[in-house]
Amino acid sequence: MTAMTRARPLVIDSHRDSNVCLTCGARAFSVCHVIDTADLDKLAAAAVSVSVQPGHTFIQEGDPAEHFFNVTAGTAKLYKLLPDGRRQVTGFAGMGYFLGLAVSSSYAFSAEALEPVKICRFSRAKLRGLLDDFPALEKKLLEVASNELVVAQEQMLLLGRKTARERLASFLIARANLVPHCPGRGGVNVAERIHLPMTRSDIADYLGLTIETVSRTLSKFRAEKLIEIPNNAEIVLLKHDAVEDIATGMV
Amino acid sequence: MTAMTRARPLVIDSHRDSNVCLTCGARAFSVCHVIDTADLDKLAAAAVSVSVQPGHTFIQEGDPAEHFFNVTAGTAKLYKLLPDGRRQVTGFAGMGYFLGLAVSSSYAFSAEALEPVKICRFSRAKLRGLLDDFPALEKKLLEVASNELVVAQEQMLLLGRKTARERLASFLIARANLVPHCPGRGGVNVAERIHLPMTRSDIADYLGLTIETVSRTLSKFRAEKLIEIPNNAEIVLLKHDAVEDIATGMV
DNA sequence: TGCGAGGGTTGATCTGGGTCAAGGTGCCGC
DNA sequence: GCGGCACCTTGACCCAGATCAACCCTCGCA
Repeated sequence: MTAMTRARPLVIDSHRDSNVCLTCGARAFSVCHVIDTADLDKLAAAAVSVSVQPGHTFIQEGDPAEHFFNVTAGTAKLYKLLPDGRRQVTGFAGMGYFLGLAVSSSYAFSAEALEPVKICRFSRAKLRGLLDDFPALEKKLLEVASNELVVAQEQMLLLGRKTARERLASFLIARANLVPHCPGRGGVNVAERIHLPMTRSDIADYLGLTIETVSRTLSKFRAEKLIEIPNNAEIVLLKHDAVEDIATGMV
Repeated sequence: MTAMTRARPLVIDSHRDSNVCLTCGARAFSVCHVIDTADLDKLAAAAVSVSVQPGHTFIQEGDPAEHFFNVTAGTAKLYKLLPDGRRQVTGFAGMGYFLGLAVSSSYAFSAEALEPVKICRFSRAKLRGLLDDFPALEKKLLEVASNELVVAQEQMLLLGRKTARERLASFLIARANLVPHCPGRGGVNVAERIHLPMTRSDIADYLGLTIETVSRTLSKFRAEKLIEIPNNAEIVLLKHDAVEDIATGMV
């Protein structure tokens, strides 16, 4: 299970101008938004912008944890492996996600880009400096970590006690709540389009199931007219509330 | 599944003297140790000492999160419930454990004392004041939260991908590493005595198994001479390394 | 225009751990 | 000392989801 690095997996974007944070579309969704507009140049000076190609692993579990990351575009999967290759996806990191909170000396998980991903990279030292300059950033990180913890506990409940049907329903609801897809979400049974940048295999490894069970369960939901599957990367939630009831174990 | 509160479940200890933190045995294991000895009176002023009887639930999932807690003695189980009563124990909080990091307005889990438990209780407002007075405390909390996150990810791997045998082995190893039991832990196959304040049912709910599977698997380990079970609350690890290999999926 | 590879689906069968059931074991109060 | 209760163990059987296997679909490329 050795690292397979390919040619030009990471591209360090060269534009180190001080406006990079000011114009960053992820700012509103990210820890950076606690930093005052006037101070954004200091933030920009500490960050290195990096592009990652789909399929490339930019964090390797066990490697020395030299950097922290902030995802500004795209989605990555975070995962842990057992020696024989069994995989557990612990989460999906989208725009605004802060990576590397594990304080220990080495990364506790690997991260692989699912789509073209852009990240802001900070060295440990630079981040330490930022935290000293901006106490609000430290508070924000604690808040983020606490919320992560709540999500992790919810996932433990899912992995330890929910049925395959409940797991898939929970996953769909969580994905639907992810981004308030523009307008039109006032009604009860409004159709919602869910984007899935990951494969069935990633979903299976996230939910503690096999790819076949994921596929079968989604087909079942479709047969029950709970969802539509226009293509592999998209699912339309036809009956949000019914699926939510399944997710919470109320059915 | 409604809350069953009994008579005098919580006892607020009256000694509000300023030495309570100075003489606290849990200080060395807890977030408090980042606070200078000279400032301990300020900490003591913010805290209320509470005793909890075994079996009493002192945090109820969903209740407004008005307090933060620090366990100073005993062990509590933390758990989440599904509407039909399925339970997932998300962790065991022993001496030094900081509880309530979930920043949201209501608790994300319940907490129930397994043994007589002593806790320091802080109101949200008081803790906020402490964090403003002692920035080191905030840093420490971030560190604690980050480590919790690593543990949670490890538990997701266990719940999603490990066999019953691997789960029990992981649990025993984690428990053995918990407190460096005094001396005598230099050798490789040194017997280790593990204390288990929780029932088989709690272990099952922690590992995503049933009580029967926990019992059977432990009996199997005993038959294989990996462990001894002198009584229900104690297990002796006869072959630490062999059990560790099972835990990591290397067997 | 065909073909190969990487997903995804579906069916048949198997099995690890769940469920159901019947004791066993300690411990506490009387 | 003994009855009752809470917890634990063990056995027999079952089933949700894993495994094994066949096939499909789409897309890039020669």
